[in-house]
Amino acid sequence: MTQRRPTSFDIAALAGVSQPTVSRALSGNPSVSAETRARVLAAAEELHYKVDKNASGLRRQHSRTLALLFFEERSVDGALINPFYLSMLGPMVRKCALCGYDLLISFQQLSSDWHVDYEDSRKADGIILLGYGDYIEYQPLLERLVERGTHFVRWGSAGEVQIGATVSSDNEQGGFDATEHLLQGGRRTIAFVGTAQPGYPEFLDRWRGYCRALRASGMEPDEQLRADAEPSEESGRAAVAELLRRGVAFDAIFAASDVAAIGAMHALQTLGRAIPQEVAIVGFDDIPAASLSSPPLSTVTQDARGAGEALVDALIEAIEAGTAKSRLLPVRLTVRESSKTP
Amino acid sequence: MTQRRPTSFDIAALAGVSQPTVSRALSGNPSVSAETRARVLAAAEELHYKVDKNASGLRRQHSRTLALLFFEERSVDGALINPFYLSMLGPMVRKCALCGYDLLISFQQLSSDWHVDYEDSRKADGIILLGYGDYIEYQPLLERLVERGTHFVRWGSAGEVQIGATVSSDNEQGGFDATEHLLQGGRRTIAFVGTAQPGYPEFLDRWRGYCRALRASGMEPDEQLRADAEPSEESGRAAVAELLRRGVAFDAIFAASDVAAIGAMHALQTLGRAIPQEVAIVGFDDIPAASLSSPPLSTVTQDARGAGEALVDALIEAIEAGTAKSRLLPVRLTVRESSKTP
DNA sequence: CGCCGCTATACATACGTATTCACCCCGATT
DNA sequence: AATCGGGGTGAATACGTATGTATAGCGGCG
Repeated sequence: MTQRRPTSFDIAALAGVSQPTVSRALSGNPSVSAETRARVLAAAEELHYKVDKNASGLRRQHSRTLALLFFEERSVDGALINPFYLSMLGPMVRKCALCGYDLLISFQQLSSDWHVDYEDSRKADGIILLGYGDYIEYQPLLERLVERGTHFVRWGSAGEVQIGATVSSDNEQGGFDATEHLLQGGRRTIAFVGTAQPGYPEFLDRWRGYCRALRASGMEPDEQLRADAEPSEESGRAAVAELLRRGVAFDAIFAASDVAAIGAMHALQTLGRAIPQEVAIVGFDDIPAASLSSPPLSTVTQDARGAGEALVDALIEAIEAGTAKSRLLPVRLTVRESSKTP
Repeated sequence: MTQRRPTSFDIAALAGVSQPTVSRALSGNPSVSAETRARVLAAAEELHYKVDKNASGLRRQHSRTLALLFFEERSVDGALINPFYLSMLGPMVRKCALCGYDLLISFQQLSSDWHVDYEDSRKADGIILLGYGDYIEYQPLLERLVERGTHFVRWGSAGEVQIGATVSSDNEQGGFDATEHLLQGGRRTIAFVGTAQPGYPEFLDRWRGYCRALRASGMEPDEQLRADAEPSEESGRAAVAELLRRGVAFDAIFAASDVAAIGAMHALQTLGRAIPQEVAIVGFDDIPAASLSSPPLSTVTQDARGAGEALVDALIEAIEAGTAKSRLLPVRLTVRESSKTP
């Protein structure tokens, strides 16, 4: 067990070449002859040799590692990372591996300038920023990142802060599609559950799509039909209660988040309103619970795989090309029972 | 932007000391006087200096990084990482940060001996293995890990394979608690939904706890009341169908996983069986959807935070002390509507 | 026949840190 | 008074790799 780990010199000795040749052979340098390369590869295989990433990184001045940073100030105990981020995790890791990068993971919470540590200390070549919504309060942080030349990409609505490359779902189109689907099902008074306030920029885009769909059908959005709700079950319930309190009639709900939609659904069911017969519901996100609810929830599905891969792509582009463009990902309407036409 | 990153020599020059002194001051070496240390710290702060982890790791021969490895051969597209693992993620990251380690994340899928790369290439000092269930097929892999002196810890039932330190929930006790709760609610014919076959060792422990609770009440488990089900909604539905086909009467179900429990619930509701009046249900895992189902699902809650921290603790212990003991974590019964006494 | 150009390899070195050893200064001991 | 000891610091070095530069072999051309 005390046996020393093999180095490129050991491989060189075994293959009968010099250390630099080993390095070149393993990194695919074309100036190494095929025969020599084969000998080196065989020797490396035999000794279970793996390039020491510390030494390699030191020499090359980069780590071929990406850092993933969650901003989640809302969830103190941390159990509640946005499930959509979690579903991007797998695709991100795979994409990284495919591109020859590793993925380091972290939270913005412990120390206030934790985020810069990764690139400053060369642990990572760039950072993926994942935060639910409001980047406005983080703007100074982003500026510091730019100032230091740190490569980064972020997820979310590009609308608010124009700094760095952004990857996001086409929330506006999703809102449009969901609303149009309800309209095509014959619904005429469609409530919007979800705040249009800053802090949730995605929600604002979804609201805009909702408005556009209404207008495309010759209707005007009615402020009375909009009930504020954060992405939580209770908030969805409360929004329904608020709508009822106002006394406005509605035959459909478009909720800007699935959890609020499920809360709204529960509130309606408690009151004996049939779903989808009396009220049709469409959510947004397609969380796992959406297909498990009864009735199963229609929703706007975000492309988690595409999102994860796009983030990694964009960051690698930023690192290797120096700059990256933002990306807008298409969403897909998933129709289930909760919005079926009566 | 082209400015070179500061090195310990720059700090040394600014603080009027030598480079070794900078290194000592920053690593808390007591042989540096308090006054010198303060000067060095101030200089480091001023230049935004951060220790280069590549160089540091190269010199010290370790990386202070832990690798997290998911084994998920079942989910080909990867969107479906066990949600419980995902909920451990936050706590693990935080615990790592607290202990001065970083966390690297990966999947076992791409290349068959990917796993060993991390320690072989010094990217990580140890590995956390996360796989749903069956380690038997991975036994050769674990042996290779031991053989090479790689430090690792794994999550799951320690029962099957006795190799390396294991962290797991007390599944047997959870099964006991859930069953006892149903018995105390006056239920007498309690079905078990979830396979007791190898491949899901956790399920086997939950089954054992179920049996122990029955026997403690003077009853004997009835094989007719056990329906195989994997952790999936369809599988839960199918299990109920199977029970009905057999014609056995039951007034409660203990499901070894929440998703199967929700599937069973849906199947019963479709048939018009009232929950919990006619059939009480308890699941296992406490996934987010459990509290969102209607009625909300009673379940056995696993301690995600404790689990994540225990895994990190155990691995660091293995790395720094050379060996680590296994840990068994308590579970907690969470009673919701689905198992209320009529 | 000598020189040129090309290919394949070896030699030398730098990356930034942590550590071993030597050193110096100063107060205390013999 | 000379030496000893220890706290604090500096000089030198090694970690393992990647790369710029030099060198050996070798065929072709004038």
